[in-house]
Amino acid sequence: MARKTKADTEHTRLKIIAAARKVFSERGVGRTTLAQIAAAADVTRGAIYWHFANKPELFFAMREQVLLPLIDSVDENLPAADLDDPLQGIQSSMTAILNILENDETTRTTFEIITFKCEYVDEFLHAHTQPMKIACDFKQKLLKAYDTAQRKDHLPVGTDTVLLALDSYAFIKGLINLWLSDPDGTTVRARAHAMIAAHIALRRRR
Amino acid sequence: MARKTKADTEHTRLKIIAAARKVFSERGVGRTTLAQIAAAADVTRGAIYWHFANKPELFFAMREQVLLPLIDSVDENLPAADLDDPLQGIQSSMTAILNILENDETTRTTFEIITFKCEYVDEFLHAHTQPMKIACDFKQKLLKAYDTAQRKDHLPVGTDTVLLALDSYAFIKGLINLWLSDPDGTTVRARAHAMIAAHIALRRRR
DNA sequence: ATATACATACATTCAAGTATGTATATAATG
DNA sequence: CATTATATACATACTTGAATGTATGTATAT
Repeated sequence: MARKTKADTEHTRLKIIAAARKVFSERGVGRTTLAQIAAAADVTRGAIYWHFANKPELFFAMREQVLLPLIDSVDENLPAADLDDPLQGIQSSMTAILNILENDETTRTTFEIITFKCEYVDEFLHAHTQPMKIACDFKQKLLKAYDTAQRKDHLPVGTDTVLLALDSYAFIKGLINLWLSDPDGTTVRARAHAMIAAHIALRRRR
Repeated sequence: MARKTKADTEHTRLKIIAAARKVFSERGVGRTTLAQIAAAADVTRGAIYWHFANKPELFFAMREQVLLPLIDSVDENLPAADLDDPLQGIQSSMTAILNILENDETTRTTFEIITFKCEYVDEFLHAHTQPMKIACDFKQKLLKAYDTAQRKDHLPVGTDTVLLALDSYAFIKGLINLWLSDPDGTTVRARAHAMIAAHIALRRRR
């Protein structure tokens, strides 16, 4: 083989990432060998080593592909928090995440890998702290929205907004976990949007 | 070496499990080799193969050691749901889990391994479905408690107890996750009990 | 005397990393 | 503009290390 055009090169890079996602999902990150990925991508290990230093780097690249767009979409929906109804903004940002998980198989598979098929030790520890940062940012945005809601008297009197934000933070974390591992889809996936609505309704002042 | 007394035998079995827990925690389950566990337990691989068929079996044994007692302690606390204050029973069962995580290092380490340091594929898929069953049972118990609370008019009017139970289910799932991965312990661990109290207070009728 | 509870030794498999080969797109040059 | 040079984008081949499983050895409790 030989030198390709830039488009060709990028195409094989994407092919490798897609193949990695597939094999990671089937065998887990740790058990996946680069030879298996190469076979699935219809290239040789040489191609993988050309594009990525090793398996962790390939794993990180796979994550970036879905994490960055996801953060954007959350940020797009939360601003409603500054409008009339901050609680609606929180609800929108939560459902936005779910919608992506439902509609985009790439994101869904990647989340399954991140959540259930990767061990967070050594080189992968870093892969754990970064989403922690992202999630922490999200928590801060939740807090800001809840504070706004409190100023607008949308919350019950005497509510601690910090605890409220942490509650919602734990809720989506757990919801995503349950949604991903819902065996038949009838328990959680079918009710996920209703759960979010109920979660928000609980904190709306009556 | 040679044949030991029954107490000796059980002692080495526990030593192996303890060593496995330590190395699993440091290196992750997948990367851990039986030779490393043997070294940590100050035995040879022969001893491990005598007591356990392979690594997955050893992993399962390690889990059983903490999961079974945990289920019991949750069940001990929930019955308060049948008493005057079902919501208090739910709160107690949640704090019971947290207390164990806080006080028992063995359980805590095991949970860290289960949650962050194991890939759920192939032989380990079974290890994933079983806790799902347990958690599902817990969810059902939550629902029963919430139904009781509703009959006693402890909940806001028009509350859907199924969604309420699912919300609490997602909440503890997420809370345990956050609690385990709380980097410095100031964000979640310090507020965990307050979070539970606030979570319950939200659904108490005013 | 025998089964137990290991330790030791061995064979097999397999994955990672690296070094090298090579065809071609692209840049350089006249 | 045609030719040459070079870096690119891989494929192929080789080396090394290591982990698993198993077979066998052996001391001792019963």
